[in-house]
Amino acid sequence: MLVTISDVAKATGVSSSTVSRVISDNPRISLATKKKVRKAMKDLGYYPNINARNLVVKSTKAIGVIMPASADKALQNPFFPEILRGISSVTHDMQYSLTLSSGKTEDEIFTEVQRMVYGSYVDGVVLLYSRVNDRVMNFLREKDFPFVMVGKPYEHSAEITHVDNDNLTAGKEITEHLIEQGHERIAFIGGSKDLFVTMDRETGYEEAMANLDIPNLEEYKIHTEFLKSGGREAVEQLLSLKVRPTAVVVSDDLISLGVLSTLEEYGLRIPQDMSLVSFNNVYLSEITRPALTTVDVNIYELGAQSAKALIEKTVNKQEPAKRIIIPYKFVYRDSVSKLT
Amino acid sequence: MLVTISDVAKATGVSSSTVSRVISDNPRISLATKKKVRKAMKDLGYYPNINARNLVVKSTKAIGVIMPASADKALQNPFFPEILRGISSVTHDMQYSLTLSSGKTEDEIFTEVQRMVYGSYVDGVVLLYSRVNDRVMNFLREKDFPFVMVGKPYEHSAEITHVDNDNLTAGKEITEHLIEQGHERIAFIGGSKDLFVTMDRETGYEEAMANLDIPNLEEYKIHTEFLKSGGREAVEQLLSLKVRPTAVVVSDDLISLGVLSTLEEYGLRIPQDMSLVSFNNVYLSEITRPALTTVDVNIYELGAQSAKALIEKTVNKQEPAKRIIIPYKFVYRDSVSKLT
DNA sequence: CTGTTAGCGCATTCAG
DNA sequence: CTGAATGCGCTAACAG
Repeated sequence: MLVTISDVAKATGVSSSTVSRVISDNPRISLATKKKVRKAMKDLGYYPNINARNLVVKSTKAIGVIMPASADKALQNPFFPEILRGISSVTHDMQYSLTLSSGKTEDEIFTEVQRMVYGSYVDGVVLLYSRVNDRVMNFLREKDFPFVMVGKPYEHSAEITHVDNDNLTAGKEITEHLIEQGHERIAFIGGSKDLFVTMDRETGYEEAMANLDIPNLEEYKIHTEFLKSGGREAVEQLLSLKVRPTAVVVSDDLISLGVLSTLEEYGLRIPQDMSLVSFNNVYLSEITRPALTTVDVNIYELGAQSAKALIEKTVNKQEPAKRIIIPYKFVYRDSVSKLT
Repeated sequence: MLVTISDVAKATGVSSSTVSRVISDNPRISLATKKKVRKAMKDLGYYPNINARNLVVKSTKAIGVIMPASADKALQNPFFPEILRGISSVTHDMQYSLTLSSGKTEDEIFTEVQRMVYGSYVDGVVLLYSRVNDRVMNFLREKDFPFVMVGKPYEHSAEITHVDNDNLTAGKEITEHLIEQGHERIAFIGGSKDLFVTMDRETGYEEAMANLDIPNLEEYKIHTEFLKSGGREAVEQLLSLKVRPTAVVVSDDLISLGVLSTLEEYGLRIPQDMSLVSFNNVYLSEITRPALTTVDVNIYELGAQSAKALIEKTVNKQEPAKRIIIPYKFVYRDSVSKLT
């Protein structure tokens, strides 16, 4: 049933260590025996047992992907499948396997990561989020376990390999785009305030607004859930203001979706009555009516680069920490009007 | 650095087998020693090494999820993240881990599955597709390796545990809905002809059409790629016909997306000039304008049930094959017009 | 109720 | 260039 190394050893008349060497293509084995052994492996249907191998070499050639709590909701945001595409593309090329986290709450995730690390399920993990004071990250640092983070680390950012966009500048520039179109009362809708993406994009927005000589209104900045329903709440808050904004920068396409449909429900026309710019350029953003002007952060590359960096790190623990910045670009569509 | 079972054995003054027994909560160990050992485990920071364990018990408590070729494209269809949500929810509850396939071509996938199986990476796999004469499936059957399939197996369906919708009836009924609205010239757009979902839905469509006394036109049935771009091609074919259909049933929301935008480009209005019904009820379908009338196949449950069935099967290899049918329901939105 | 022994499948010294 | 011996960390008889 199960063909082991010693089976092929017997079949070939060599020792099992020789077979092992053939597997790792050790140069000290003669071509003749290599051929002989390889033939036997094929004939017998031999495949290395990964667990036995992992046990002795203390490495798994597997990486874990940790989604934000909660994985179930996260997968509803097209951002994650897309980043998974990027990751899985390089894991596949490098012959690594990919284990997905599945915890719903922060606690569950933490436990899961502990198991992954202590149980040596994986050689490293990529963290698909970046929040302030994250237990998981602290744990990983403490244990000196290889990981890379997508996004900007809250602290020790020089010691943590991470791949990110320049979200601050992007936030600034996209807001400036709105300003150039004549908008002044511009609101910001973001996800949770302790998510670093949100903070960066918001800071960029604030910097752009600072150049305007209208006051930087606190009530124009709204934080909500990273979900379509988040967009709804945010809009309702915004519309209840005495003086409404004429434009809004939204930190995630999925939220924009909710913003859009709620605005529509309330009878506002986009972009005539309210302009909208967004982030991510998930394929959603070209489907909505109007299609969204958004910043394309190249999600796929975010994933691919993080996987690549992680694998480098797992093979060479001494690999220095680095920051990898993925360029973004603006995609102008139909959700912004020119104010005259 | 790494705490092993014998470390805690020494620390506690018992043998390693005793420690092993308290890990598995063996009833033959006294409560006193259990407590003592557990304390030591905690103090020392002991965590079981999964590879060592797997090696001896010959089980991994992990399942593999095989996406259709190509995983990279597949992840672009919201169907897959959603089914992953369902799967990961139950794997998590059952304390299983989840390994994702990442092959792009059929060959790559096949190799990957072989590794998973022979290398004992996983205890079982769930196949997220069903096509005629699939190498992967044949391999799995041959090896008698636990697997379940989402969709209907091409053959031996009684011996293969699968979870599916009644796609035939759904296809029939949704077509009948169109007919009830007065449509007669109804086209069908589906994915690849050797994908079983397509075939079932198409057969349903044909059965409904058979009751009409207009000829069952071959040129009204189009097969294309499971992508947005597939929708475009299909529409162009359809519009080139002498006598155009007034309605079309599309076997996947993502294809519908392409259909919709292409139709729009050609200046046709939906649903006035062309009605459209679709399948899956992926969240896309409520975003499009008009929102899609579609059949909700309960993707999440498709995933959850398949994972559940697979895990049952891995713990008990004798578990009989079963067919699990997930109910669908119609979601009526704005993409169908009444013909008078 | 607990300890001793053996072995899972493989990689890696150390000899030769 | 190859073989023998050892051990990775754990579980599972088999004793007692």
